[in-house]
Amino acid sequence: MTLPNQFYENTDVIALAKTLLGMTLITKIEGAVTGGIITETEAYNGISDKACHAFGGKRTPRTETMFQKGGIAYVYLCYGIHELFNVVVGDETDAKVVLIRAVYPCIGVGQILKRRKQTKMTSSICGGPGKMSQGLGIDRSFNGVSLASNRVWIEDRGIKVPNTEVETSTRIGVDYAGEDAQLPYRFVWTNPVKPL
DNA sequence: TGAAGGATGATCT
DNA sequence: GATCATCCTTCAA
Repeated sequence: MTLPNQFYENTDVIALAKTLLGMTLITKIEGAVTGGIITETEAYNGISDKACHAFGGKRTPRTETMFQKGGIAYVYLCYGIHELFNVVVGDETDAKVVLIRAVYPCIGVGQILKRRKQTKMTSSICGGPGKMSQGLGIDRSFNGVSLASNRVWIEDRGIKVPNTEVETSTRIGVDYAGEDAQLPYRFVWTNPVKPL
């Protein structure tokens, strides 16, 4: 089932990031449906988190998307090249988001491979934020799009992720965030990768 | 109006 | 493992 809006209104972004592991992220672009099981997430804990773009309550044209009610997508460009896909959660004051870092392709795999210009399934086909977005066809036009729309949404397909298979670690590439860079806000599903 | 830097990935050694 | 590609956002004049 598609996750209800209510799901994203939870203000515990840490628990939410962990819960999203095993869920299925799906996009539909020009009729082509692609999706994958979420295997890696990071929590960005809003205005009190130095690693978050909205740290300190900073509102800019870019971060404005985060200052909305949970249940929409926040997509932005990193290093001028890569589109990173986030899920806005909580309410319109806290700017909390969950970064989806990796998925395991399971819907429209052929289309995903085509977008990634690959011919065979590998463990790294969507094994990073930029690659994941490219594989699912996500770009900045998805910024601010509701996850209750028919362009992008997340489904709970009943996949269970045991706690013993979840690895917690520090976030990637946020050294500039000082102490907050040490926070255990990254969640990885360590389930062995099975080639399709 | 300009300059610096970044939540990465591909490629080469 | 090291390097570079590449461009938007942000902040300072």
